[in-house]
Amino acid sequence: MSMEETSKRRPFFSSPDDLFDDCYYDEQLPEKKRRLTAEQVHLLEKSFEAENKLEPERKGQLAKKLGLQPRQVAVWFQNRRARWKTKQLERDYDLLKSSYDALLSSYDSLVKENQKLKSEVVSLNEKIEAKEEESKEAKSDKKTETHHQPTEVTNNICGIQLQLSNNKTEDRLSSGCSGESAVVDEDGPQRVVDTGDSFFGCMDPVVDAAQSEEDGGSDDGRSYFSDVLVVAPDHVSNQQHEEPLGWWVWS
DNA sequence: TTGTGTTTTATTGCCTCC
DNA sequence: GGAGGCAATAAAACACAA
Repeated sequence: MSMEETSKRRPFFSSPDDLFDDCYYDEQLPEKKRRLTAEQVHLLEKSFEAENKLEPERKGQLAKKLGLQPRQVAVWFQNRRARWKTKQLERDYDLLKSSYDALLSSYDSLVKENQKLKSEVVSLNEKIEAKEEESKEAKSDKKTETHHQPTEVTNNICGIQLQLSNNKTEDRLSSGCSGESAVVDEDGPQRVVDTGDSFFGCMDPVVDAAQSEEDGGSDDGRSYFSDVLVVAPDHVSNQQHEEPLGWWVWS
């Protein structure tokens, strides 16, 4: 090892023995900061590893052993604790960061899953709307047909209504309230007109309501649609709010 | 060689504990 | 009130690229 290398490694203390030489400090301008030797640092590190706090007794022993002022040993421990704390903070940060990254990754996959489910809901709602449209058209056709040639069912319903109001149930029910009936001939067409556009306009409101309840599970899809809307996104829920106008009123 | 960033040693001021 | 710890900071020593 050359002198240059030695001076590079230990610029201030040439050997441990020099540490105890008072002349050394005089020659080396003691007012200047001096770096500790590798041996000194090694011993201090070992001591720090064993216990990072320094009791007065140990401080004195170490100082004597290393040829340093007790104050220097105390300062070294103080600075060493500060460095350890910084490193510990870095370790904690890394740990926290990796934990955060894992959580973020998990969150991202949840967001993607959520988006996928949302698009599925949109797709299903579109299908429902299409079905609803079909159903509407089918009813429209049925209505047109009823206008021109009232079905037997229509006549029966209207007939029952009239029978109830006139207390003449027996003969009417058995005869079936056919298109030949004088009652139907007189009132049937009028009722259809009087009720405006409603196909069930001549029905009792109570029956109507009950019918609506039962129709909940019918194949026109209304009940299903309502059920879906309960959990549907906002833009679909708005449809629910507006839907009845388009559904129940013949346009 | 020099400028610049980093590391190490040391000081200061404040706080807590006994 | 003195001792010791800590945070902030200064300053010297060191490393290194240009």
